[in-house]
Amino acid sequence: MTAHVFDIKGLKTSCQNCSLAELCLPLGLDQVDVDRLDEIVRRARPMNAGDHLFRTGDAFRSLYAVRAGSVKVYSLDADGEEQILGFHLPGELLGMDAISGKAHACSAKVLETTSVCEIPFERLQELSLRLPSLQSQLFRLLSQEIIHDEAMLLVLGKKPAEERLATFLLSLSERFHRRGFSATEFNLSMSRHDIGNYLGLAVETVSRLFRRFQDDGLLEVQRKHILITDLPRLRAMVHMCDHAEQGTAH
Amino acid sequence: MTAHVFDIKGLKTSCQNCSLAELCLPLGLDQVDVDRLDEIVRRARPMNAGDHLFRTGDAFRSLYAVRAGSVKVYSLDADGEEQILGFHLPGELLGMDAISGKAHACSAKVLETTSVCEIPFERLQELSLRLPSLQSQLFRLLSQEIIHDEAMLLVLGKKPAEERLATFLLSLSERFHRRGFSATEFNLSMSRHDIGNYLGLAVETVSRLFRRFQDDGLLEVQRKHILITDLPRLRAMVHMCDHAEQGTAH
DNA sequence: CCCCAGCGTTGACCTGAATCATTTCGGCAC
DNA sequence: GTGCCGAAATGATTCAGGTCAACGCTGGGG
Repeated sequence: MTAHVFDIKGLKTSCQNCSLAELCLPLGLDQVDVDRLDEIVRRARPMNAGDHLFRTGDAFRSLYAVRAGSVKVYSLDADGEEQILGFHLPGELLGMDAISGKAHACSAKVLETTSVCEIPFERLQELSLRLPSLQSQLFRLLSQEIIHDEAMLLVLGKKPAEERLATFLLSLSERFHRRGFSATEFNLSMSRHDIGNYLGLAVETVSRLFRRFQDDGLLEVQRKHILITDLPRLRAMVHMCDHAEQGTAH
Repeated sequence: MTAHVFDIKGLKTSCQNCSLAELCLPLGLDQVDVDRLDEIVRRARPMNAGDHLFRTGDAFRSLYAVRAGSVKVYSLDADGEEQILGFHLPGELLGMDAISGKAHACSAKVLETTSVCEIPFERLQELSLRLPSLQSQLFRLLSQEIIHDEAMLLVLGKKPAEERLATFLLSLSERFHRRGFSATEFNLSMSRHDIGNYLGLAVETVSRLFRRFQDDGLLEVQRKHILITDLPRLRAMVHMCDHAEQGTAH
């Protein structure tokens, strides 16, 4: 009986049985390889809203994968101004920007009750020397992070406020959808302030845009709860050729 | 005699003897490993201003390293609007954002007479399975690209025009310096239009800022020629804790 | 149950940078 | 030299979005 329970627990906490495997590191690995990966992954107890996964200056040791919940990653400039670099949903990897240094250059703060897997980078690197498909997947994930950031550069560099918020909402929509949730109804785990910060807009502007979108019949907004009522039109607002927001993204 | 000439040519075109090795892929590799890398690197004849290294949609096969000259990387959004993602100087790698896909999502255009090394990615990946230090260096370079883009997100998201241009000039200054050129005197290989596009500003604003900087005694500008006359003050304008613009950057 | 703090909303106003319209410059062909 | 063309500079005007200042929820603690 007890043994049985242990088995179930064992199953629950392996990459093998993780519903996020297709979005996360294990993508493209075969059974055996996933088992090897499994051996080095550490699964931590859930964290509470406001907890930090790591902070600027902390020694870099591991990458992290979100299992449930959400995480915001931000850096602080000289004046202590915060710039949010991304929001991470389940199945997304974070910490990759620290690989080239000894310490984290950003901080990662949990937005709600969240559990993450910790993947010691040294060991991951060793392992990926022996598992070509793992190495390959790592390269892909790093590259996707670059793609995401580049898409964001376009948004911040050229797009007006309206399109920024639309892009943001669509990104969330797609990502929720890919995780098996509704593409049209979800809760924002971040504050208006965070959204504004991320999109390079003032909080007030974000507020006004939510109202406008609602008035235009695109959304129904109730605080953190979002219902997209006209997805096609929201897409049309962004109409960019949709060079897909794929995996690791924010 | 002829043989001798061939020898010299051979030496000139190896990573081994490339003055950029310390900025480029070979960093951290020992002699033997560099030789292996050397075998897969293809050195192309110089290209002319305006030529494309690759375009959006081209099949992804290789990464490229700039040997001499400069390259601008840009993407086009739905409306055909160009967004410049970076400028690459000698020793910098480009094309890394295409790793996760089959095709390039951006285009790379040469700004002046430029020569590049082409590194077939398939072979690089195979090789890096056998050479831990190469794998490691690749991870580092990808990570640095992410760091660069994140730094740019801060600039575009929060900084006023003045600070954007200052940041840009300082980045160039540092990068030229690291390559053994003057940190205070250099030529811009890109147009005002490109600078504005990259920094999310109108051309006119860039023009006015150059004038203002000159009037303030920070610079002497003469078309493409820049002489920084007060580097400390330029740095002060940016004063961010300088979480260094390291390697691959733009 | 009520109070308070923090988030969110709303409105009035201001400003930095975009846009528009010329003009000037510098390189190049003839 | 002269004329031409694209890049750059400059000035006038406009406007998107920021800032400032109240105000209104709402949810947690006493």
